[in-house]
Amino acid sequence: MGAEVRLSKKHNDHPQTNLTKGDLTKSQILDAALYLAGRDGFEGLTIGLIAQRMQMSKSGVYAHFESKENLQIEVIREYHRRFSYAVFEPAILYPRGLPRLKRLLELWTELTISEGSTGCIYISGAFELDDRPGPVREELVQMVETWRKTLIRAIKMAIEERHLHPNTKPVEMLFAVYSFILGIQHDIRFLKNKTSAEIAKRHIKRLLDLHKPN
Amino acid sequence: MGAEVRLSKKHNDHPQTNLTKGDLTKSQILDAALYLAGRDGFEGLTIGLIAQRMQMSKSGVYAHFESKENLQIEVIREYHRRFSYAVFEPAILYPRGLPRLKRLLELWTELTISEGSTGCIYISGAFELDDRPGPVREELVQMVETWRKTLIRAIKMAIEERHLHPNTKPVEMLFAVYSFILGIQHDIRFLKNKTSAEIAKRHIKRLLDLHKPN
DNA sequence: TCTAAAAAAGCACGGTCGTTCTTTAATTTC
DNA sequence: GAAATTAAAGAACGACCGTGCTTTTTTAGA
Repeated sequence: MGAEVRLSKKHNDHPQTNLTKGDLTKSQILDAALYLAGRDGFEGLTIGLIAQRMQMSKSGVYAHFESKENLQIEVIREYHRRFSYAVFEPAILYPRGLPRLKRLLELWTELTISEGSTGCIYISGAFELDDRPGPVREELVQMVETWRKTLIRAIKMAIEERHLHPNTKPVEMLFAVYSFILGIQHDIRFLKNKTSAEIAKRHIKRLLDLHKPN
Repeated sequence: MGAEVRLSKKHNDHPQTNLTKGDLTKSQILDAALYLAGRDGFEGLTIGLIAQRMQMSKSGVYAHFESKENLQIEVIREYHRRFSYAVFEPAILYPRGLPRLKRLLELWTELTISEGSTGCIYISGAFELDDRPGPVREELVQMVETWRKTLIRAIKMAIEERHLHPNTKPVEMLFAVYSFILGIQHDIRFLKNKTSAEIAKRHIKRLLDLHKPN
């Protein structure tokens, strides 16, 4: 009794974030891994390459994960967190209905286009893991499904708010916008054709306009 | 003088096709490689796996190509040939304009959907090789660009034939239909959602209808 | 500052990779 | 059928892969 209730079990240099040295390193590893996964895919993501990029030993890197599969899964989860932070969270501040839906699509588009980034891993991962069953694939499917449900919800809200015509079919609209984003990633990253971004934006705009209520 | 002019340099069991034993084996190797490339991607395409599938030695397989890079390039060319045979050649028999354009899209869609197949390698390859410079990537880009030009030509013909509205922008229409096919491959192969095929077909139909002349 | 715990390094393993070289087997040509 | 050519196998290489185990170094708690 009389023991002070402590949220943190340890003293360290980051008491406010409750972060130990190992946690910091691990997050830096995930950072490096995320970059490599975007560039080389999940298969090209290698413990050795990460170690090289981190300037530490292979075993040092490996020690933070029980297996490579586990590392891949953690990479996916980390990307999901960042995606939420960059797309979902800012958009949710917009009013329900069309404004929020538009903002979601804008931010997603920007993320996919943006230079420094390695594109959307939801997309590159989808085409890489499509025929490779296993926990990694399952994890990615779940993240993508979560994101798709978010979009579906936003579309339905826009219908409820009478910003979109009541006979709008959310699943069909989702397919179209998702396809256009796939098109962006394809044209920009593979064909190196930057003009497609503008074309895609026009298509998305036209799609939404087409479903405006009378 | 007096020497008989010979088209074939050799006698063999396939005089009419002018095929030597090695050529046959090589084509079978490409066959196996094509399957594996569709399943595991170009990176997962391995000499050892091909040898295993062919029931021959690694060096036996390797001897048919100067390098793995070369093998990958030949795989791409072989796919291009098959794609032409399955999509382009049948469609070109249809009358210029909308009928031919529609047939091209139908056949491409079917190829992407079809079960046994491993999906469209133009697409899976695009997302795999997007950030990996080199001859393999260049080869694939060229094949894809060829296919896209074919589609652009078909769209332009449809405009000339007055099957599509004169202010139709071919590049924009190409982006949309290409995106929808990407969407099909994504949903069917990754999400295992077969209903998207019908949705995509409706979207393509609507797109074409939207550009009908007045 | 001393001690216990955590993190990282070092090293080794069995595998598979692409590739080369040499030897054997099969096919084609005469 | 013998000779010449081509195809395939075999063995070996250096490199990198994921992974386990032991030792050293760094960090955290008193």
